[in-house]
Parts: sequence; C-alpha cells; structure tokens
Amino acid sequence: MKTSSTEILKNSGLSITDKRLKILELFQKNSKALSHADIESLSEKHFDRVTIYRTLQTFVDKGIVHTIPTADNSIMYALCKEACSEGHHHDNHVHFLCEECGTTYCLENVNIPELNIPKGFTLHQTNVLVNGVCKNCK
Amino acid sequence: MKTSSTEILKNSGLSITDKRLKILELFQKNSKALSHADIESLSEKHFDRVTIYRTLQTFVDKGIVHTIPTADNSIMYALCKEACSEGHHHDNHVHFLCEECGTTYCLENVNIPELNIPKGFTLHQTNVLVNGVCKNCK
DNA sequence: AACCTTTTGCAACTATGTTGCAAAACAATT
DNA sequence: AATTGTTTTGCAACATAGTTGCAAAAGGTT
Repeated sequence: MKTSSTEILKNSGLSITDKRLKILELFQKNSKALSHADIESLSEKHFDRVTIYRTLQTFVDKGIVHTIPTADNSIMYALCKEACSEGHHHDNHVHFLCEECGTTYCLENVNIPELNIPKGFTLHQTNVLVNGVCKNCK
Repeated sequence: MKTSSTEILKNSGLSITDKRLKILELFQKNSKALSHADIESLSEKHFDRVTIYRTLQTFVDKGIVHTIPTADNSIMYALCKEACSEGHHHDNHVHFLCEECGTTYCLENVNIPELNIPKGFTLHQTNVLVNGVCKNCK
C-alpha cells in the first residue's frame, strides 16, 4: 500500500504545503527519477526555481527522496522506499539509465554485490549505475 | 613503464601543444581524478576556462581520460589505462571517493561484478562508485 | 481571529558550461 | 627558417544551473 503525500510529509515532521504536495505527486505519478529541470517543466503552474531546489534539498535531508549520480552531470531524484529515514538513506539498489528514453529507474530488486576493495580502504556506501536499454524501449 | 605526455598525444593523432601537455602532466603528477575546477586552480599560469573544457572533451573522445560520475554533480576526469582507445572506453573498474580528503581513486584491481538485472533490460555499461575513507585518511 | 513560525517568491548574485570568431600556435613543405 | 594551410586558443557574449538574503505569504497553534 502506498503512503499518501500528506502522510509522507507528516511522518517527516514537515508542514503540509501546496508546493511540497505537488512535487511529491509528480514523483508518484511518474514513478521514475526526476531532475530539477523535469520538475520545473512538469509543473504547469509556475513554481519558483528556488522553491524547487529547497524542496528537493529538504526531501533529501528527511529521507523522502534520494539522489542518483549520473554520467552527464545532472542530479536525479527518486522517491525512497520505507527503509529510508532522516539523515540515513538505504537506497542500496541499482540505478538504471535507459539510453533511448532517458528514463532513470530504481531497480529495487537487484542488490549491490559485495566488493573486495583494497586493504586500508573503508567502505561506507556503494552506488551502482547501469546504462542500457529498458524494457519499454527494447 | 609510463608513456610520456608527448607520446600519448602522438598516439592519439593530436597535435602537441603546450596546454595539452600541461593538463596531461597535471593528471600524471597527481595520480588521482581531477575536476575542471581542480585543473583551473592547479595550473598556475592562466588557462582559459574554455580551453580546459575543450581539451578535456578532446581527451575523453580520444580515450585518454574517462569521466567519473559523482554524487555531488561534478564530473571528475581520470587518466585511462592502455586498454582505452578512441571512442571506446574500458574503464570497468571501481571508483572510490574518500569522504575525508575528497580524493577520487580508480581502483584498477577491483572488477565490476556481474548483475542480474530484470528481464527485458539490456545492459551496456556498469559504473560503480564507492564512498568511504581511503588508506591515507584512515 | 491573532499570533508566531515556516515556506515561498523575488532579486541579485556566483558558478558552470557553450558558441562564434579572430588571433596565435602548430605542422608540413619547400 | 620562411610560407602556407590547419588546428588550437583566448576573448566576448551568452545560456544554464545553483545559492543567498529578505520581505511577503502561507501554515500551524492557541
């Protein structure tokens, strides 16, 4: 069952505002990762750029969305699953970027394998980005 | 044995210029990944920003350096090993970002593991980014 | 409704990246 | 080493991305 946008905000101790609800709904409707620019163009009503930046930052801080590094230097944001909480992301799944449609997916079911990194290095987080063609574009 | 900067350029069919040599030497001296901004500040003599952008792009195209996606949305560039050639990068190693000193390393010896991505998805390239603490900062 | 707090929008700014064009540097040839 | 043609570089101007301070608006609480 899906948590409503309002509940997500409540659970994070954030006040419920129009803009935050709108941005959360964009994520839920599209069920894919969105960039700042995506949100700007998807929101028909005028959203101030600054508001979007600040809202996304708040969501990241609260564990509502996580960021995805991409090769072309544009940060993507995607909704976190339940496991994430304030200041603590658990998005250890693989991110897939389709070269055809440009969609970034979270592949929740593909786990990150163990890496044997060299002695002396301490591993905190592993990010896996995969490029290829998604099932819709095949 | 290390290939000289001049040879690297020759092998790629590029003309030998002061700027290109200087930028290559920065990579060789530092033996870590550099951002555009790093190069700008490391080169004591004035380098035009545009020249740096274009030189890096040329190097990427020719397989001399490869780009590393990072979580904070700044592209890093690192020297390729011999295996890379024009239009064909073989940098399938793990990239490690130290949270203390900010250094990005290419862990040449850590191979990218196989992933079993869902049916319908075709995999072209896998990027693995690891955060943690490097052996110098431990 | 009245109050206080948080969020939003605006303006101005910094940083990052791109393009066109003329001057300079490079490469090849005599 | 001078001439010529090609490539590279620097400049100017522009475009996009992201940040900060502050006043107005909206949210939360009583």
